[in-house]
Amino acid sequence: MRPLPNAIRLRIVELAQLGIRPCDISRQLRVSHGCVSKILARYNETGSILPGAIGGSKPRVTTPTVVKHIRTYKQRDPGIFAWEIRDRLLADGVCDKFNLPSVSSISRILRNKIGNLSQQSQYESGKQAPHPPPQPTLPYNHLYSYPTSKVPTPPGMPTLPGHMAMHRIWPSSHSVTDILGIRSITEQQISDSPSFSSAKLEEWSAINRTNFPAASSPLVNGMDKPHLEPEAKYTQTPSGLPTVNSYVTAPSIPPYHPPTQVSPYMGYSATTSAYVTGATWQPASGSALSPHSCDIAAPLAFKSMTANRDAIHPVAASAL
DNA sequence: AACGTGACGGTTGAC
DNA sequence: CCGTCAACCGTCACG
Repeated sequence: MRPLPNAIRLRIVELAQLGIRPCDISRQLRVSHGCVSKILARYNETGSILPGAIGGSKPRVTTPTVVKHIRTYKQRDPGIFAWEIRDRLLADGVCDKFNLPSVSSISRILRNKIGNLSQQSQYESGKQAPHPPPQPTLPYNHLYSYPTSKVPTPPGMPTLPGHMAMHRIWPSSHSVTDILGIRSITEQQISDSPSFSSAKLEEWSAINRTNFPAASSPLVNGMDKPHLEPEAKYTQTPSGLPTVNSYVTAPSIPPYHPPTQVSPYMGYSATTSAYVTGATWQPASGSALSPHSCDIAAPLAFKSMTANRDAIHPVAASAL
């Protein structure tokens, strides 16, 4: 089971916001009502229409940096308890509460990786400063910090109001694949209102391919580069951070973008919000997107708002 | 009939 | 390269 294409997810939310009953959405889009329910519930809770990250294992919190710090602590105070190390990791900013190893993990590190520390100092020789600057480890578990109710606000990410919740999302790679593989969406039979789904998604796709090698070519909808999809999956830097900065350059940083945020979330958050907010839907080339493009974006970006509900939406017309 | 929810089997990707 | 594991997915069935 692969996640539904984002276009369909978007339409589910969109139709729901237009007052269409979930059962009707289910029938129209040929998606089980359970799925509609789940997507809507998730959207209401998180503001995100995007699927979660599938696959992979939880990134380890006991990174080499953490191990190094633990070793340092142990060397400086051989009698230190694991829980004290844990506190120090937190206090020194080596870890935050989201990637702080458990006491048992620290104990295991002490036992397995560090062992008898009193004789083991070669690791700290030479250039290794006795007091390495507290270099916060990167939020390794960012992939798992997307906004389900299970996971609190990610590190460095303030709790966001509802309409900002999108910024907490780090979607799955396959989501990116879905997004970038918009081709598959446009090939699907969901485009009974092509003025919305295909056009906007193609636009979105094009925008988000901006920095791809062939992006400067008149790439309209990505149809000419279907083979781009494998590479379109986000890649990860050695630090585990996705290299999504290419997305950030989309001419669509939301106006409410937290200005000081520098986190892996932001890279995608721009994209994410672009996906659901009006900003990105603005035709980059000035060409005609469907005139209602912002009607959708607004209620999606500000899900609590019910404005513009009186504006008859072409999708609604096609949906009914 | 509509809808929320948990079980289930499938898919995915890091390790 | 392959298996394991743990995450999510959508569907289904039940209440």
